[in-house]
Amino acid sequence: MTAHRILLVDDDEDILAIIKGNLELDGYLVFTATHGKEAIRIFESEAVDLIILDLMLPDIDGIQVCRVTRTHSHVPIIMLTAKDSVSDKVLGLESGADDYLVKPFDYLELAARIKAQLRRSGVYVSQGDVLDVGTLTLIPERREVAVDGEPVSLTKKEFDILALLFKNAGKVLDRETIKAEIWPGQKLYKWSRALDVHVQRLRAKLEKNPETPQYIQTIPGVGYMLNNDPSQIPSPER
Amino acid sequence: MTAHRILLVDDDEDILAIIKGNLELDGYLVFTATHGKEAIRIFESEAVDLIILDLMLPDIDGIQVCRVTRTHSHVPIIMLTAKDSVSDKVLGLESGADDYLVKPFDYLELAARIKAQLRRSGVYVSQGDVLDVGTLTLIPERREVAVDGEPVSLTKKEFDILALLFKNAGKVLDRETIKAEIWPGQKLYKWSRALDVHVQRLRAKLEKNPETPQYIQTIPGVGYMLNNDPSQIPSPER
DNA sequence: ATAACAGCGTAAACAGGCTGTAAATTGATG
DNA sequence: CATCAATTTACAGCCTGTTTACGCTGTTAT
Repeated sequence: MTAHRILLVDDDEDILAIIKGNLELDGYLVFTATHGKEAIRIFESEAVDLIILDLMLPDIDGIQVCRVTRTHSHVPIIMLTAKDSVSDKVLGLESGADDYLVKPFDYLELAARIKAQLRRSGVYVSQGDVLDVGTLTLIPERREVAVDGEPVSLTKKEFDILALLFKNAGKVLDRETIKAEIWPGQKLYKWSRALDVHVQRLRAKLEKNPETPQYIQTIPGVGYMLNNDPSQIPSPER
Repeated sequence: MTAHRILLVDDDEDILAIIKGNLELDGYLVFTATHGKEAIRIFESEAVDLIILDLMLPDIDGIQVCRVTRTHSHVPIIMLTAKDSVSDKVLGLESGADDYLVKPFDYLELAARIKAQLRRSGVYVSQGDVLDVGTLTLIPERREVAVDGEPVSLTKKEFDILALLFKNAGKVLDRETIKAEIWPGQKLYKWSRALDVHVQRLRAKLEKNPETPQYIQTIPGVGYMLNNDPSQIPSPER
């Protein structure tokens, strides 16, 4: 039962502080941003469960932020609009928002919509699951990983990559797929070796003998696979 | 191991045929439509897993089709747009498409996006599909091959060729088709013997008597075929 | 404010083996 | 026997993944 992660975006620092305080009282983990770019940065670096987004932002339009996030993820988004303008509502919903709220609004109403969206997005049901592969354990909601019961501290990128491999354990994931999932805004160019480096750092932390990987197997010319086969065939290919 | 069902909508019959052929080679079950109404009819009568939708259609706009389907289900939709127009992109994503592709596009790119969408939509969890031909076993998602239960290590090209033959077991594939699938970028000379060499290496690894192939049969003047007929075993012909 | 540090992507060097080509050989066909 | 297609062998290039080091950025500590 760990806290849900909420990204709160509004240009008004006072409102930001008030809502953030209330959300934290309700047990949420809150990230805040006052600018659109800042919001996108946080969205890309933190695994948030829900976004509360003001329509009016200093730099980038809230709708633009909405579109960017929607391109690669289905995180529920609640739009905040300054006035009761129909065009704003329509615009907000069309751009991919799941719900909208007209300012000024009651916090209780926001709290209700948050719960509704979280329940609808299925974050609730994904609670309590622990993934195991051999002596590896991964707890998605806590973003924790343990090998042989010993917790290992991973960076965000490392965890994201490992989690992706975990979710597809036993299946080969090709490089392009992995890169598309881990770097949504195609911040990487095609021939980047960033993925390889991260995998190498992962192996250094997880594998007993990093030179003969037991878990993360490389499939030459294709990609990587997390081996969940008990028979432990060391070289399925090559 | 039931094939995924794809609805392909484009007004250009030639493009339709080409993409359909490629999709079927990849093991998909393809429905095609050239008009919007036709697409909606098929969508309502067939349980499709994914829709590939051209933006420009003779009767109804692709976006309209998109909206209609979206009101009934959450089938992933990949939009095809004629030119790299920003407004088209935005329009496509706003109307509820999950991804878009700008024509002309490489088939490999489309294939990658299809897999990504299917995986994201959760349909791709057909964990248990294992292909068998005689004593040969092929697990696509693990890229593993076993003969008589003994795992055999194949290189990427070898596996790709064998997988293609597997997916079309019992059917003759002519050289040009195989080469088009395995070497998409026209990287090979038309008179290259690379395919023959790879087939030879495959036989060396798979067949008990490589000189009398039991599995990979050559059809002189045409191409190759993976024999799935148990009755036709190495019989001294003539 | 400056320094130290962690996280991350890039660049370059390196090794190994995959892979296509060329050429010789066999086989099929008429 | 002539001819064309397919098989087989050998080999060099280069592609691919690994590894190390470095620079950049943002954050925390001094």
